Amino acid sequence: MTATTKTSYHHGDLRAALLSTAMTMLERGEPFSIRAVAREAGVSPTAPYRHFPDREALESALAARGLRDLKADLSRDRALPNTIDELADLGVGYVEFALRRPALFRLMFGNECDHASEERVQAAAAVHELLAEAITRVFPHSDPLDLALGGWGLVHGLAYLYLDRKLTGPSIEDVAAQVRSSFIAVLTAQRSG
Amino acid sequence: MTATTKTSYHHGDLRAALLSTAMTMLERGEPFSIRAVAREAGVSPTAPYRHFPDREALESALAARGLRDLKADLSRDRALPNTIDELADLGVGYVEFALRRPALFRLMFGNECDHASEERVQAAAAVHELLAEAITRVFPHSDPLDLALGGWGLVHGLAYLYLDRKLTGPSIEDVAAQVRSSFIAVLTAQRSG
DNA sequence: TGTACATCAGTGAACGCGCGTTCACTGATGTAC
DNA sequence: TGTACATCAGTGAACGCGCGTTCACTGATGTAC
Repeated sequence: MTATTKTSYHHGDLRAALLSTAMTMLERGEPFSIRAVAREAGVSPTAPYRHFPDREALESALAARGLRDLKADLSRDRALPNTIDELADLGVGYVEFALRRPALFRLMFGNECDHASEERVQAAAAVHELLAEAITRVFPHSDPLDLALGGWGLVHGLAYLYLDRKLTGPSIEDVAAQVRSSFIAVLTAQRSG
Repeated sequence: MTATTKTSYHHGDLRAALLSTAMTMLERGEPFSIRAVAREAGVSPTAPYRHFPDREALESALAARGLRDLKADLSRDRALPNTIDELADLGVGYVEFALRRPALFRLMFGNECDHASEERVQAAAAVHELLAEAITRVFPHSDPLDLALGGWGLVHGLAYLYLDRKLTGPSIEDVAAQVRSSFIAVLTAQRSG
């Protein structure tokens, strides 16, 4: 039984529909709530409870999706970096993701994880690994943990500062350029200082 | 007319009382709202409107206060740094502030500024200046802007990652040590890499 | 192939919550004479 | 020094809002015979 073009009582695949509806709402920057998502999906406020036990479960599923997207984004058309410049690409990609999808980014990172969502935990771990691997390749002789955390902190902090308007740039390209400069400046500070 | 030990109809200095009540509530991690602050201050839900036009005004006053506290914290017992180690102290101080007063830190940074609050804008600028000055002293030959943003981003990002439990440490001392290591690792990456 | 029935994915009314903000008010304060 | 009065900082009821979640329900689906 295929579920195409059903407008009937039974939806077909409401779970998937809720996730993608929620995703585009986040994309639009609208506040996230179960009721709002249900409304937008054209379904009663309680229908989502057939597919998610509570608000946090839906939120975690979205966060996991976002984390997978981020990882895909950072991997796409990009082998693991070998130089600082290539590593900077990765950093810039991280910040660009945050700026392009701010509400999603906040949902992914801006609250204490639901430890219960295995999906989410795994997706987060995959992102960590990617970042750590990349940094270790470029700086093979440093303490990998220290540098990996530092590098992550650096791009994460810049992302938040732009998101919260503590820093601003005239365009997303300018922001990307600024992030690149700062990233490289910090990682090569010893050389010039 | 002094305003000591007044429990009467007129409060004495409700404005100041609201601010400090709100501050200790943030300290306790309670959610911030005008009503909650009024309740805690023992005053009707509408009393605050005599002193603040709306919720955002109270919030901005608190943020300004927090920013001034942060600056004082970072300056206390600490001359401007001359070495990377001393600069790292500053960075650690920034993260410790965030961990010690998480709700306040989020309120200070975690939303788009109320551009209207001059007090807040000034307090934020003062913090920026302090950080930029410190970095410029330690790395006088680098592009000051790039490095200052990078350094700020680094500690800001680490602060958020710990706040949002993406990173964890067994104790605040361990976190401080980790931040220090990462901070130094990143700023001296060239040397070892 | 047709029918009885269990299952299951939806509905819609209702709950209690806390919020920001308005309004007309009232009680205390301080000032002018 | 005493009184009339304006000012001003509070009160408390009320508004409308959206939220998460529960509950008993009903209509559609798919399966056993």
